[in-house]
Amino acid sequence: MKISEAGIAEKLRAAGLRPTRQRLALAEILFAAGDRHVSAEALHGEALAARVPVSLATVYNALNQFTAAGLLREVAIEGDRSYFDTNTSNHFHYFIEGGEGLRDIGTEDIELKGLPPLPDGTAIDRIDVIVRLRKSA
Amino acid sequence: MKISEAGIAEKLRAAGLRPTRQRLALAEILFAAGDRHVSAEALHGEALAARVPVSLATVYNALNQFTAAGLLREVAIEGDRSYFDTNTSNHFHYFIEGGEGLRDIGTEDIELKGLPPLPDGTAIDRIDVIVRLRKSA
DNA sequence: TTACATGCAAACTGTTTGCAAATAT
DNA sequence: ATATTTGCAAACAGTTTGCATGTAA
Repeated sequence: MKISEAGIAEKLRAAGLRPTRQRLALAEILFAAGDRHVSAEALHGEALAARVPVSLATVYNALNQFTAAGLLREVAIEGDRSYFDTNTSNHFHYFIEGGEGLRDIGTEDIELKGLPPLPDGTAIDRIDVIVRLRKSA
Repeated sequence: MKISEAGIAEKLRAAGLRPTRQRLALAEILFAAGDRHVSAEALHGEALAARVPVSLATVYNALNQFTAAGLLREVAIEGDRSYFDTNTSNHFHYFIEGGEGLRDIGTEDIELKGLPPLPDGTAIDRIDVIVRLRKSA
């Protein structure tokens, strides 16, 4: 982890965010392991478990700032909870009903074609695909 | 509208919902015109405008009951507001950033293929595709 | 030293719920 | 007659914000 810390601070700086203790710790949790999908609450819990006593408000602020900076992507799954995805590249999701979370689907695997013409004066920003799964026996 | 009223009452009854004055009025607004995408707030506003003084809580209850009964489908667009779609068949959506609402994309137009194998013990419930558009130019 | 970040608690938004009065069957 | 539905207001969850304190540059 020591190894990546400098990189993380750099990442934050590049995004115009001061690498404060809290943001470093949160970024560490988020980006150290591979692709992750976290809720604010879950990240807060992990931070506390890692003995980094951030406040929930700060977690929200950090997540929003990271998202605005392009370090995270927000995934709209259900009305109530927000999920943030550390994988900001083009990709889709499996979502298993029942709070088991999200699983990535690489875009190389999937093909989406035959979109009708876009409404006038618009361009595609991005495409969200959520394949909702239910447990089958 | 008189013409469809009987059908609407029947629709509600078939769903196991008593055709009360409020539910009839809301169903009328929802299903009289073609496919619609409404938020609870918007539907409430329309009901009031139509001189049907339902409470917002009743609108929420009705929307949830209609959804549970398969008369509506909920569309997750953003974390904050919920949208309900009167088109319950398989189809996807254009979403224009900036509150301009939703537009349907028929599934006959679009093709999605190459899904990787599903996680064990799961089956596809449904697939949500949201093509997010931004205003260009 | 100065602008930005943090923590807390209070504010806010969208949604749900408890309960008494009203209504459909 | 009886179980369901309504309306209101209060409760609620998740998220945001204001302000005094702390901290990075």
